[in-house]
Amino acid sequence: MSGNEGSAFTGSFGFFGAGRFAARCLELLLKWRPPSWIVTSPPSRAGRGNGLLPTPVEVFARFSLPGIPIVNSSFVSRDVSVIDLAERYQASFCFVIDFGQRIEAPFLSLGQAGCLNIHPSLLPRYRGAAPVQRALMDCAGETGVTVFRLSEGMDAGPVLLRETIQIGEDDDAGTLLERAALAATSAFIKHAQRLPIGVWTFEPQNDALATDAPKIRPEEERIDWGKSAEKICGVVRALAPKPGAWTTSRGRRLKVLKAARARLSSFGESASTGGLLGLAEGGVGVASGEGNVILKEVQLDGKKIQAAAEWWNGLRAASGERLL
RNA sequence: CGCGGGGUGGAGCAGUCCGGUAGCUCGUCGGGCUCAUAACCCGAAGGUCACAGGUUCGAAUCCUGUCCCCGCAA
Repeated sequence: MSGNEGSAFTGSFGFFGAGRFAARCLELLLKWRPPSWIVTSPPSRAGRGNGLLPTPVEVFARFSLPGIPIVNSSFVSRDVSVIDLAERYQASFCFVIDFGQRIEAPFLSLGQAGCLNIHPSLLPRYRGAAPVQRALMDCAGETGVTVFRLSEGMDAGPVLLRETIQIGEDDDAGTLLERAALAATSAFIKHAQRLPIGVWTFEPQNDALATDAPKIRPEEERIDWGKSAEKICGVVRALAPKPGAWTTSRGRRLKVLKAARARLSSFGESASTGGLLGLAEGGVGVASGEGNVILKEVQLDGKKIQAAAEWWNGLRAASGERLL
C-alpha cells in the first residue's frame, strides 16, 4: 500500500468510538491514515471482580496509536475539553462509530462534512442499535453497510456510501460485522482518495422505507424450542459470538453458539420440543416446533466453549431428556 | 472486596456432602464380524485426581493458602 499518494484528502479527522466494531474500523482506517484525536467513553466498572475496564477503542489505541491524544468523556456534546480538541485540530470531519453516546449540535456541523457514521445495514433499513442481529433474526439473505452523515434523527442522515453484503449459511453477527467493517472502510478509503471532501455528495434517506432494529432485549436471548428450526438458527446466529443464545440443560444455562437446521432424514422419531435426539450431522439434534436443530457448538455455564458432541459425551443423557 | 461455576488418563464428564489407592461416554492402538462402514463385538494402553501445606493409620474426597479457566450481573 503506497498510502496517500495522490490522495484528494488533506485535512485531519477525529474519531469517536467505544466498542469492538469501532476498534476494528479504527484499525482498518489506519490503512488510510490515523485520526488526529480519539474520544471514547471512560473505563467502567465491568467484568469479573468489577475491575475498571477501558473501552476496546481505548485498549487498541493505547497499544497501536501511542502519541495520539485520547480523551475519555461520558457526555461529549457538553464536554468543553472535547469541543476544544475539535477546534484545536480543525478537523475536516469526524468518524462516530459504535459510540453509544448521542452526538449533538457543535459536532454535527463540524468542519466540512460533520460527523460520519458507519452503520452495518442498508439504511434506511434497520435503523438502531442492533442492525446485524435483527437482519439475522429475520433470516435475511443480504444486508449491508452504510456510511452516512449524522443528523438529528437516529441513523437518519444523508448517505455517502452503501455496500451490499450477502449473508451465507455460516454467517453470524461476528462474521458479518467483520465483513461490514472491511467493506465500509475500504469503500470509504477509495472514495476519499479519489474525491476531495468538498465535492462529496450525500443523498437523503427515504424515511418511508425505514425500519427499526432496536437493541436486543434479554428475553430474546433465550431459545424458544417451540419456534421453527429456521427461526431458532436465526437467533443463534444473531447472538453469536456474543452474548450467545441460550437454553437450559438440567437447570444450568447452556449457550448455543453454532447451530444448523437438521436434514429431514437425520432423525426417525419425533420428540417433544427441546427434546434431545442424539448425535448426527456432526452435532447434537434437538427437536423444535418445526423441524430439528443440530447444535454444533455450545458452552455450559462456567465452562469453555466446546463442540456439542463433546458436551454430549459427558452428558450421558437420559432418553426423553429435554432442553428448556 | 458485586454473584457464581470449574480444574480427575488425549477430549467431555461422574465420583467430593457420608475419607479406604479411580469410573462413564468418546478417541487411540490391537483383534474380530461385514461386500463395506463414521456401524457392531472382544481386548489393550493411558491418570503424581491444578499446585503447596495441614488433619488422618489412610485424602480426588476434610481444613488452609496459591495459580489458572469460565458464566452472570453491571
